[in-house]
Amino acid sequence: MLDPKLLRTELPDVAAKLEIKGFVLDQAKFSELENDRKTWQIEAEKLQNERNVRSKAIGQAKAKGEDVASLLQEVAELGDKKSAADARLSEIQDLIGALTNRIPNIPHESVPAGKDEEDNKEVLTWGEPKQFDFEAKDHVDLGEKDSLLDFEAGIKLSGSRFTVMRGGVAKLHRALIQFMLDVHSNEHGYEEVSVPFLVSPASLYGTGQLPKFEEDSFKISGERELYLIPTAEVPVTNLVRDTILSPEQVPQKMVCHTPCFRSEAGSYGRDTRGLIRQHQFEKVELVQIVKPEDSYAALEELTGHAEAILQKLELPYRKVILCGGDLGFSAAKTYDLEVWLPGQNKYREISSCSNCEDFQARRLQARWRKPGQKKPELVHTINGSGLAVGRTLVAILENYQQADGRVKIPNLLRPYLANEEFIN
RNA sequence: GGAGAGGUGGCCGAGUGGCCGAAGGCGCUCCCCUGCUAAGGGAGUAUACCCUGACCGGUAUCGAGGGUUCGAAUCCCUCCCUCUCCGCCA
Repeated sequence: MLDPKLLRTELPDVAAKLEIKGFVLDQAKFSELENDRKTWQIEAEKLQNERNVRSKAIGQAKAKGEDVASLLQEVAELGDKKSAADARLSEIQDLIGALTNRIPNIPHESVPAGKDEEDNKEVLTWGEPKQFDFEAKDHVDLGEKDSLLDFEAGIKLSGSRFTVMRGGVAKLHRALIQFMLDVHSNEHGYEEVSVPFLVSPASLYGTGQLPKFEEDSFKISGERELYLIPTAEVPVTNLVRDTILSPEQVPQKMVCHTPCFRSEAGSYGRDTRGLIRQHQFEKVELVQIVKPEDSYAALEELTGHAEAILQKLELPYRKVILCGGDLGFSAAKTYDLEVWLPGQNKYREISSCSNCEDFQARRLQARWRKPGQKKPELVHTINGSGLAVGRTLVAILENYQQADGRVKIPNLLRPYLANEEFIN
């Protein structure tokens, strides 16, 4: 959520900045609602005050044993006017709420203009896309051997976009999770946390998935209203919901492995082959809760931590800064890391690292006590994948494939896999 | 599944119709005292919105939403959540 004060006082400026994101803010409608809100709020509060004054007088008169009949009559006359004003006011407030809840975050000034993926700006590339002296297969073909990637079984059990992994690939998948968690917690200073995979609507609202993106998530049936998490960002960032942190509790750096569930509504036909786009995938997520003045440094740091995994696994990648049009709802600035996939002969997203500034914090009511300042201040929240495990697995299969169809295990992963040299 | 208890400010915890935005304690901030890794005294200390140049002032908020009433933290209804005991189960 944006600062309501900012919306009221600098509406044209806010609207201009949101345009970079491809969001059209109906300024006329907003101002009109705001004006209405103001008049009706003043009216409603005035009437309420009149009633309060009289009610108090009744109490005092009764205490003294005086007659209260005339006062009672005065109050009765206020009734209709007041309930009409109240009704109008809450109607307007609902309309304003419905509008502001769906306004995305304002892009940071360093975010390039642009419409979609095509306009994202490359920041750097690392490593060289591998050249093979044979025809490179994609992970689907590589995984077919011994049904290490069993797409048929996934479909049988659950339908499209679900996959079963077996044997060496299942082990590699597990090894990757542990490797990532170890690097981030041991070398990068993150606290490892384990969280629920089902969350309340309040949690999804806090990080911005609700109310605008209801159709993207899986809601479970049952007496309780719960959703499967689309990313660990939701439960982990919500850890600071409704809390005021003391200065020594900031920054917080947390790493968390969870499965992620996405309905992928609206992406029918995209990436239908292979592991790239699944309804269920696993991810190791990095989250930082920081002081506002530190958040852009934290974004660079966190992105570097995600890059470190790719570098340790010796996977070629590039780093892009998302243009306004490609930026997510809650993000002010996002770096995507894209790993090289020989099977597709292109770079594919494997991590997305965002600074949400105080946008999520305002919805979460997550604040900290800034020394020397009376009011608690909203924190800034940073999150990023470190990394998407399924896609990392794809990258390893495709980048480490041999002419004979076998797949080498990256050096640093071998200790996790009984020091084997190849996946089998 | 059965039976109970409860949700109040940064935290703990009083408060069964008006004098309650809310006692008291803890914590925190400032001041005084004390010459020491301690204690004592005093003052202050919720959030949002409206009004004002500012001060003052106003409105709302005691889990959420409705209701009763001139007036609700307090009474009634519905919902949400937490806890305890029993049963069942990993």
